Amino acid sequence: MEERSASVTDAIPEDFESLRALLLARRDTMPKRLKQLAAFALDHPEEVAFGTVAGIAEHAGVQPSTLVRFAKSLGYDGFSHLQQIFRDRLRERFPDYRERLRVLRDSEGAHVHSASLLEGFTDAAAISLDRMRESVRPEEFSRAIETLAKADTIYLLGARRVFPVSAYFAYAFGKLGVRAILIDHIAQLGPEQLATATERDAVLAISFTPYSPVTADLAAAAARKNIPVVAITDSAFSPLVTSADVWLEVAEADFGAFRSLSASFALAMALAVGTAERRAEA
Amino acid sequence: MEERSASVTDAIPEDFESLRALLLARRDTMPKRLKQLAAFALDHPEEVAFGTVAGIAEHAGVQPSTLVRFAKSLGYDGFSHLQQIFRDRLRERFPDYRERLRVLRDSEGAHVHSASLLEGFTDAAAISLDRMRESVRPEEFSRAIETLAKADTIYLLGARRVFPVSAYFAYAFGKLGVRAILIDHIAQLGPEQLATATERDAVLAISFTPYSPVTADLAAAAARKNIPVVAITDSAFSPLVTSADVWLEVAEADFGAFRSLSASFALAMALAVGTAERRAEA
DNA sequence: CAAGAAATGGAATAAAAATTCTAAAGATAA
DNA sequence: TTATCTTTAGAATTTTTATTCCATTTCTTG
Repeated sequence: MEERSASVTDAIPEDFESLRALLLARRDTMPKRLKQLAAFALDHPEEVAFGTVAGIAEHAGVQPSTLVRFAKSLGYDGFSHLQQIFRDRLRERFPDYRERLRVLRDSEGAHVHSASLLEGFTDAAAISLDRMRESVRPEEFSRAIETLAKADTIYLLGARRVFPVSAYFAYAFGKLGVRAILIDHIAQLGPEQLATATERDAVLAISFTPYSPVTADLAAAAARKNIPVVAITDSAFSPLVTSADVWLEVAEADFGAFRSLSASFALAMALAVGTAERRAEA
Repeated sequence: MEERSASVTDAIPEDFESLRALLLARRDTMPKRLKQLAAFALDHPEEVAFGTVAGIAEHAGVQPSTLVRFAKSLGYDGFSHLQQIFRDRLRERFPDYRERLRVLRDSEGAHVHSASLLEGFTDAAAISLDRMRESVRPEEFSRAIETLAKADTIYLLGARRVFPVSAYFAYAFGKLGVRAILIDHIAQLGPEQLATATERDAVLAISFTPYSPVTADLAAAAARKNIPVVAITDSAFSPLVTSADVWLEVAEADFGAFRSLSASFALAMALAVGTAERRAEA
C-alpha cells in the first residue's frame, strides 16, 4: 500500500512542467511499462487529458491498471488525479490563477483571512482583464467608437452593479468634451431622462447578469426609436444584444458572490478616449 | 424518441463555431432552461469540455437531465457527444493562441490604433493590480475592516473620478446588509448628508490626485467630530492622511491622461466583503 | 379559462470508467 | 539454480457518470 518511488519529501508535481521534469529525471530508473507510459504521456498530452483509462491504455500498449500504477508511483491518488494536471494545462492560459482562486474559495469554510480576500479579488480582476483581451474584437471595438463618435449626445445607461461604469463614462466624456447624459434614474425618472434622445444621438447601455430589467427596457425603447445602441454586456444571450447595433463582450470573473469590474473600466476608458479622438479627426 | 428541434435537413454542428452560431440563432426560440444552458456553455466552454454532467449542471443551475435534453435538442446523441465538440475546440485552440494575438495586432489601420488603446488601458489596469499586491499591508487592511465593522452606519465619500468607487461601495454594502450612506453631493448637499454622522459611525473617504477639495474638507470635518475615518488614497502626502485613522495606499497606473481604477475596485470589494464577514462574526 | 402540449425536476437505472486484487511472469542476487 | 522481491496482465469490483423515465409544473392555444 505504500508508495514506492515517491519519497515523502518529494512534492507531487501540481503543474505540467514539474511533472515533465520529474518524468525526465526518473527516466532511467523506471520499470519498462511505466517508462513506456511516461514517454507516451509526454508525447501525447492531449490524449492523456481527454482520454479514458481504457482508451489511453490501448493506445499506449499497456493494461489499464498500469495507468493507475503509473500515477501512484508518482505520488498521485490515482489516474484521475494525474489526469487533472494534463487538463489544467489545456484549460486556460493562466491555469495557476484558476487554481489559486479555487484554493482560496475552498478555504472559505473556515474564516477567510482578510489578506486572502484581497488577493482573491485582485486575482479575479486580473483574470477578467486577460479574458477581455480575447473577447473584444478590434473590429467591433472600432465600430462601437464609430457609432459613438457620430452621435450628437451620448446617453449613458447602466443600473445597480454597473452604475459605477456609466458614472465613470459621464466623468470621462465630460473631461474629453463629449456631450453625454448620465441616466441615473433619480426619482425613477429614467424614461423621461432618455425621452429627449433622437436618431442623431446614441445610447451606451451596460448590463451584466442578472440583467437589470430597466436597462434592457430602455435600450429596447431606444432601438425602437432608431437611436443607435452600443451595448457592453457579458454574453450573446444578454437581452441587450437584440437591441444593440454594436455590442462588446466582457465576461468578468468573480470571487465569492462578487464580480470584478476591472475589465469593464479598462474598456470604458478606451472607448471614451477612442471616441473623443475619432471626433477630433472629423 | 424523435428529436424535436433539429429538423432532418439541419446538419448537427461538428465544430465549435457552427455550434455557437446555431445557439445564437436559436436564442429566441429556446425554452428557459435550455437558453440558460446555452448561455452558460458559451460563457464557460472549458467547464463544459472538462466537467461532468452533475458538476456542470450545478454550476449552471439546472438539473443533470437538462444537459442531456439540451444536447438532444441540438441533434446530438447525448451530452457526451456534445461535449466532444467542446473538447475538440480546446485541442485545436491551444497551439495557435500566439498566432491569434499576432493577427490581432496586424489587423488593418484604424483597428490597430483602437486595439492598442484598449491594450494600453488593460495593461495599465494589470499594472495597478500588481502594485497593489505590494502596497496594501495586511495589517492596515485588517484595521480598516475592524474600524468599518464597528461602525453603526458607514458614510461613503468620493467625488469626481472616484465617485464610481463609492457608488460601488453603496451597492456592495447594501447587498451585504451593511448600513451605508452614499454622499452624492446632490444639489450640493454633501455637508448636510454627512451632518447626521456620529462617533459611532465611520467615514470611508476616497480621493486621488488631484484631490477633490470637498472630499478632503468633509473628511477633516468628520475627524474633528471624532468620527473614525478610513481613507483610500494614493500617497502619504494626500490631504486625507491627516484626517484618517487608517489609510490604505493604492497607486493606480495611467495610460495617457486617464488612470486605472481596477485596483481601487478590487480593494473595494475585498473591504466590503471583509467588513460584512467581520460583523457576522461578532 | 380550460385542454393539450411542452418543458422541467428529481429519482431510478444503465453505462462507463477507474480502481483493486491476485496469480503469474520477470528480474535480482546469493 | 533457487529464493525472493518486483513488476505485470487480466479479471473482478467499486465508483463515478450519463441517461432514462415519469410525475408535476409551466406555457400555448383555441
